[in-house]
Amino acid sequence: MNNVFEALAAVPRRQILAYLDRGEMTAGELNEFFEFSKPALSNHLRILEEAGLIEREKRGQFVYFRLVRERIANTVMSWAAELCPVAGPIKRDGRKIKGEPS
Amino acid sequence: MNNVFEALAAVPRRQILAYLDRGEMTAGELNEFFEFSKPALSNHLRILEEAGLIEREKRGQFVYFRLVRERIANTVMSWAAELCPVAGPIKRDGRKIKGEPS
DNA sequence: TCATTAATTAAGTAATTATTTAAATATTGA
DNA sequence: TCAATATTTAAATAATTACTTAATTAATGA
Repeated sequence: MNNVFEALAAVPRRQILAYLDRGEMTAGELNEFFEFSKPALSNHLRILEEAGLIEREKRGQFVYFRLVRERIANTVMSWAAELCPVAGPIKRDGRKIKGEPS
Repeated sequence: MNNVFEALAAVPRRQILAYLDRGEMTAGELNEFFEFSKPALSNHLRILEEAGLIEREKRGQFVYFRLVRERIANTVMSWAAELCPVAGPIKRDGRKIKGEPS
């Protein structure tokens, strides 16, 4: 719970989740979206994985990452649901949807 | 959006939100729940306020704080909803509900 | 007016987090 | 086997965040 919110606190990590929302991707593919180094990305991925938000699978030379959607539901969603009036449609805060990637 | 997730990344700040879920409270009342100093609390409150998650109202000598629930709905909930399958009841992750306070 | 209480600001420091380059590990295919 | 590619680990440092005590601002009421 705590490391989930810590993991989500960084913009690049929420961007990673948004990219993985499109489907699984290797570290190398993800890396092309970012300016920072591969080790920096590797560290972000580790933090997301330890939070249970993504999982990795090694296939040959590559490591594929993908979202663990239920984890978001079982932590963030249910946390927010406690404090939010459940009634009424959720209005979006601004135009952007799930994060930064176009 | 970004400062919302940053605000939520710290345990004491989520605890503050959980306390304020019971109703508005002064800084002094909130302070009794925590070990750290008043200035530390004051800083957490500022971060939560700047994220739009709480609001303050000065009444006389006291400053009252309260939740801004829609803010959670419009940021955290809607962010999570993008990545979560909306179908099915949300299962809770563990026993605790909205945070740490008993 | 002045002492008291509530809360914030300021200044300094400790602790944590993010990032880099260089080196290491693992897999592939020639 | 060996060179090339993918990724992670290690070590060092930069940047950020959290916390403390002391000082300040603001409101109350004797």
